[in-house]
This record gives sequence, C-alpha cells and structure tokens, in this order.
Amino acid sequence: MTKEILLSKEFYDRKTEEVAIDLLGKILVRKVDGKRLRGKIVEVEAYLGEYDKSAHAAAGRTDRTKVLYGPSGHSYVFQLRAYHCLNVVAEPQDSPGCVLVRALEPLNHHDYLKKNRRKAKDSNIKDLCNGPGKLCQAFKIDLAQYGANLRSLDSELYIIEPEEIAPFDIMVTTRIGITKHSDWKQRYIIAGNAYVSGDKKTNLGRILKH
DNA sequence: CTTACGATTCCC
DNA sequence: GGAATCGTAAGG
Repeated sequence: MTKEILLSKEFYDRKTEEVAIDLLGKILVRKVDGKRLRGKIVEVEAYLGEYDKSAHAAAGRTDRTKVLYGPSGHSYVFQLRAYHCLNVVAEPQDSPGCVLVRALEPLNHHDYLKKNRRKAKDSNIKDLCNGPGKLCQAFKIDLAQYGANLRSLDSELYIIEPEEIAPFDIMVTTRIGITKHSDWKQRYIIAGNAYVSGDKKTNLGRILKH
C-alpha cells in the first residue's frame, strides 16, 4: 500500500475557515470490521467560536463540547435525532472552532457502505454519503469515535493527504439547516462534484479560487 | 424530573 | 410539506 501521510498539527491549528477550505480533497480513513474505508471530503461547513450562535460552542464548555476546547486535529462527534455528525476540531487549545464534514466521495468498499445504510433505497453510490448523518451511518461513525485523534495512524479514524492531487474549484454558500446567522457564508464544496449534498438551488454560490 | 429543541433524513 | 426520533441543556 502507498504510504499514508497525515496532516500536521500546524494544519489544524489555523483559523477554522482556512482549515475547512483546505480539508476539501483530503481523505478520511475509517478502520472498522477489518476494513479500511476511504472517502474524499467534498463538502464542509465552518462553525466558529462562542459568538457563532449556530455553533455548539455557543453553549460554552459542557460535557458535550469539551473536546472543542482541547487540541486540534481530533474529532467532535454528536448525535442529532437518529443520526450522528462528524466534526474536525480546529484552532489552538481553548479556541473552540470546528469543521463539520457534510459529504464524502466513497472511494472503496461500496457494498459494505451500502449495507450500513438503513435505507436500502440508497442503491445509488452518489446518495451513500451526501449528508452529515448519511456518511456517519455508512462509515459506522458514532459516539465511540468522540475525541478520536485524526492525526494518528493508530486511530480508528484519521485524515490523510490524497494520493493524486487533482485541481478543483471551491464554491462558497450559506450553511444548511441552521436558523441563526443563516446569512453567514461558511459552507464550502468542491464545485461540480457529484457527491455533495443539496440541490442546484442550495449549491449556487461564488467561486472562491481556481 | 420535565420540557423544548435541533448542524437530519425520508416519505407523502 | 410533514413525521420520526433521542440526547443535550436549561429550567422547576
């Protein structure tokens, strides 16, 4: 197997928006059931500090949010209704920014991912991981992965550099499913990628860079 | 303890 | 457009 290259502490210690943008195209790896699932990150959202009223950090330090105040490069997993959502902790210690992973392009073990999804209706590979709850179900990510070190190959969950670097455009839009600061443009997607969530309307925005 | 509330998803 | 679903956090 090709060597797996982790992202540096310095990568995660930057401003949340910068980390969010640069996580696009990186590979999420999940070790489970003797397999090594891989998915390309194609859609993310930035959740800032306690002043971001739509962020969980707005509640301050609680049992649920404590990992946000810890070292960057770890996972913040929470449950939302019947689903789980995966976040990547950014910013230095005590600064609670994080990046919500909203969609993945599944790279291997498609049948296994399909089996993990409760709805057999999702026969299309494009619909397997195009949503924060969907990708956690497909990759078997739940509270057991709360606080996982994403900068360690020994973790059951970590992030690495892609083997091939394919250039892409980034589109910026408003965040999905929130009611506070709904005008803040902190959702970033790989422009034109078929595996992002949402429809044509929600995926209209400006191109950030070429 | 009780209640309100979602960073969702799927069905009608 | 509407229901299902359940842990969290705040208030009695």
